[in-house]
Parts: sequence; C-alpha cells; structure tokens
Amino acid sequence: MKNQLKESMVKFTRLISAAEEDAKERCEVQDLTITQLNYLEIIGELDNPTITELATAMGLTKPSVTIVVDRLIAKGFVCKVHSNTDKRSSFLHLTGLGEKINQWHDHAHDYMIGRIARQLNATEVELFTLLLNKITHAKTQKDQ
Amino acid sequence: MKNQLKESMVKFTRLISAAEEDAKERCEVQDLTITQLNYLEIIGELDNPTITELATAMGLTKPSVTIVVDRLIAKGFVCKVHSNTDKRSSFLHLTGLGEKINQWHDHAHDYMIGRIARQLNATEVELFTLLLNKITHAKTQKDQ
DNA sequence: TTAGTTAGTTAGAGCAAACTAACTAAATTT
DNA sequence: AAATTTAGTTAGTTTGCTCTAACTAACTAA
Repeated sequence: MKNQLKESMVKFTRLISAAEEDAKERCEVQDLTITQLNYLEIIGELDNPTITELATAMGLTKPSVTIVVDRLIAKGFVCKVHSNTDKRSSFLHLTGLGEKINQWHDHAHDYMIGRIARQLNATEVELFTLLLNKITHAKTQKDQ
Repeated sequence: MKNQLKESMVKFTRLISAAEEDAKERCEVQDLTITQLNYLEIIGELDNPTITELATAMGLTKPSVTIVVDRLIAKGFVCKVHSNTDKRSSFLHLTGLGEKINQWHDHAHDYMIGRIARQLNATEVELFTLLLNKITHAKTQKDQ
C-alpha cells in the first residue's frame, strides 16, 4: 500500500536525521556553527581547494569565505599550505581534528547500518541492499 | 556484503538530502532563513503553541522567540489568536501560507516515493515497504 | 617594461538570532 | 487586598555570516 510506504519513509528519514544530530553531538562539534561544519564538509569534498575555489563552490564572495576560514584555522580545524607555483595562493587542508569532525556524517551512516543489521536477518539485509541499490543507482529525474 | 549496504545507504541519504533541498527551493522558501523554517516546523508540530511553550520546546529564551515570531508574523506565515481564558497569552497559528511552506518536507518524501515507484516493480515496492517497516518500527537503541 | 588581471586580505557596514535585564499587565496565591 | 508569579514585550548587547569597496602582492600578456 502506498500510504504504508510513505509512512515508513517518513520514519526512516526521521531516523536518519536523528542519527545525524546524535553523531554531531558525539563528535565534540560544540564550538562549531552549522556554517563552519558545512565549510569543513565542502573543503573535504573539494580536496584541498583554494579560497577562490571554495568561494566559487559555495556561491559566496571571497571576503566572506576568508573570514570563516580564518576562524576555522584559529580553532585548528583547517590549515593553509602555500602553493609552490603561485605565491599568492594556498591550499586549504583539513587538520587531523578537522578530518575527525568531518566524520560525523559517517557515524550517522554507521548507526543506521547497525540498526538495519539488528532488525533484519542476513537474507533480509541482502534483499534490502539490493533494493536500495536499484533505487539509488538510477539516473535522477533531471537527467531523464 | 556490508560495504555494499553502506554505499547504498550513503547514496540513499544523499538522495533524501537533495530532495529536501529541491523541495525547499520549490516551496518559494526564498525569503525565509533556516531558523525561521525550523520555527514553522516546530509550531506545526506543537499545534498552536504559546510563545512560552515554543520557547521551552526549542530550549530558547522567550525574548529570542518573540523576535523571530514577530518576523514570521510580519511576513505573513504565522498569526496570533488571543486566548479566551488568559488575556496575557496568545496561540501561534500557521497561516495558509505558513502551512504551505511547511509542506516542503512532504514534497521531499513524495519525491522519494515517486523515485521508488519508478525504479521498483510492485512486488519489490511491497517488499521494500515491509523491510523499511521492520527497520523503523523497532525501538531506538536508547530505549533498549 | 608597462598595463592589466588574479589571489587573497582588510575595513566597514548590515542583518539575523541569540542573550540578559528590566519592564507591563494579567492571573494566582496568601 | 496585597504580594507573588506568569506571559509576553522592549531595550540594549554580542556573535556570526554575509556583503561591497578598496587595497597589496604576485602573476601574465602587450
């Protein structure tokens, strides 16, 4: 029944949200704002971007990004590595601490996987994986 | 395989996040901050709370909540209904516009359900629903 | 070599959201 | 009736994130 699917989906997404909240708390994320957490995530994804690249990726101006990055550096989550080829620019690296904080996302996933493993038996897990795979491997609506 | 499950889970949660982002954009949420969106959601959940109830639920002070709610009223997303029994207090109601904005969450769910329906056949949908149900119906880890 | 561009910072402003302190007005308790 | 509590607002401050404008230093091209 479609309503049943919807209901379970809603619960499932809430579980994920809750797991993410929980993971954030456990990662000693206390003295980071949502914005700063977001910066860390994107720096991680972009793999050592420059200020300009980060600003472009986030759709913000360079001065704005400079200020937030300076705060992240002051707090020890990020460091700058000077470019050899261009003395004006540096690459932003996550520090060990920054990497660690950035793993809160993984923790949330681990929690969900743990839950699935606890609630389903081996055959069901395999089946669920297969179905998830089918759902997620498809092209997005936009692509079609 | 466990890694396969993790991989699909990560993709699935990203799909949900993307769907939520998308839904927010489609709901003309432009002139609302994340905070304000959050206030609307909680006002909806609490079902016409007073300022005091809202502040308690959010763990914020009453003056802070007053200010944000005033902005939401100014923008036409919320209105106050005076209490008959206590002339000091009012109940916060979502306006039609507020309700509409608040549905962005549902839109995200609908998108996911649409995707599932497109990628799976009827039998698979039923199976997926069943498994989701099993996963989500369990008590949380904390309760155990 | 000079002119123009690019990377990044600094200065100064604005806005949203949080706080404390102090208040008004209504309700409740003694 | 007086004192206390409660609901909510107002005033003023702080912090974080964003912007534009103006700048320096370094690179590039004419």
